[in-house]
Amino acid sequence: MPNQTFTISELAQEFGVSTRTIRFYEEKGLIHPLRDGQKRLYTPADRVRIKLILRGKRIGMTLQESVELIDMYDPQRNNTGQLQSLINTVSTRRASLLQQKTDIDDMLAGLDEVQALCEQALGKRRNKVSGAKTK
Amino acid sequence: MPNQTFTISELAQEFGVSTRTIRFYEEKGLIHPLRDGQKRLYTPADRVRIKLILRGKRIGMTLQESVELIDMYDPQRNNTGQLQSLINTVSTRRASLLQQKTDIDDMLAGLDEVQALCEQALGKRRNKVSGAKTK
DNA sequence: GTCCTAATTTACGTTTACGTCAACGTAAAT
DNA sequence: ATTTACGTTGACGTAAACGTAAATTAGGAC
Repeated sequence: MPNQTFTISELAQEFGVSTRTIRFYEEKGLIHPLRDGQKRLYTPADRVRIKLILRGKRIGMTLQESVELIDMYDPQRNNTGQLQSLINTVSTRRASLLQQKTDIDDMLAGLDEVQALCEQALGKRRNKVSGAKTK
Repeated sequence: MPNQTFTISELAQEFGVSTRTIRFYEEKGLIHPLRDGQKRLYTPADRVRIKLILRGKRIGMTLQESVELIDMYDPQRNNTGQLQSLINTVSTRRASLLQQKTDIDDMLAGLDEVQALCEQALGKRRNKVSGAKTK
């Protein structure tokens, strides 16, 4: 396995974000790509970090929160006596995530209702016009 | 039903937001409280809207997105030929929510790992007997 | 009446997360 | 040699979602 690297536009393409976004993450100290001259080179580890950051974004976490969460996996962080603090953080985050799941389930239920109403209304219209496939 | 109403600070208190936040929602046209002179009076319906907006916020929706979703329930919206558009919106939103659930489950699994590491580390400290392995 | 509290409007400030030029370097293709 | 494509660093702009301070007003308690 050759030390694979990625260019900025490869990653931008893959994740559907702008190169500006990726450079911005570097500005904020979220990633630290290598350099080939002045060009940035991203390692698979960088790539994963970006992936995790974007995953956090999708559920409404700030960049800082995402990084905080990602850094929990860093073995170096897990050495000192911050373990209890880390456990508390994990516990809080877990509760928040569970709340989010509940919120999402509630919303999905709501969408079901809306969809039912829509299909009902469409059904009425189709009966007036022509037959169509019924789901 | 005694046309119950709420004051701005009652709702702010209940939802743990500032009164500024609630007025801001009005500025943006998200709610339309009644007035008693110059004081705002919120109906139970207003209260529910705020609740739904905050629920949306918790999972990373913008205020506009929340309102858009909430307004899907409005029967008046469901009359014209925008039904197909609405169905598409619902479908998109549903996919996004399912993605979010996946993201959350992934994160929860990650938290499990971190917690396991923590407990392992704490365990080792409590009984410093068995041959500890340092990497 | 006066003081106090809660509420209001107006308006500028702040943070987050980028977008959008501008001006330039580098390297390959034609 | 020039075009084309990709990359770089500033620097300024922007939208969202409020915070915060100032000045004002209305309603009760005493």
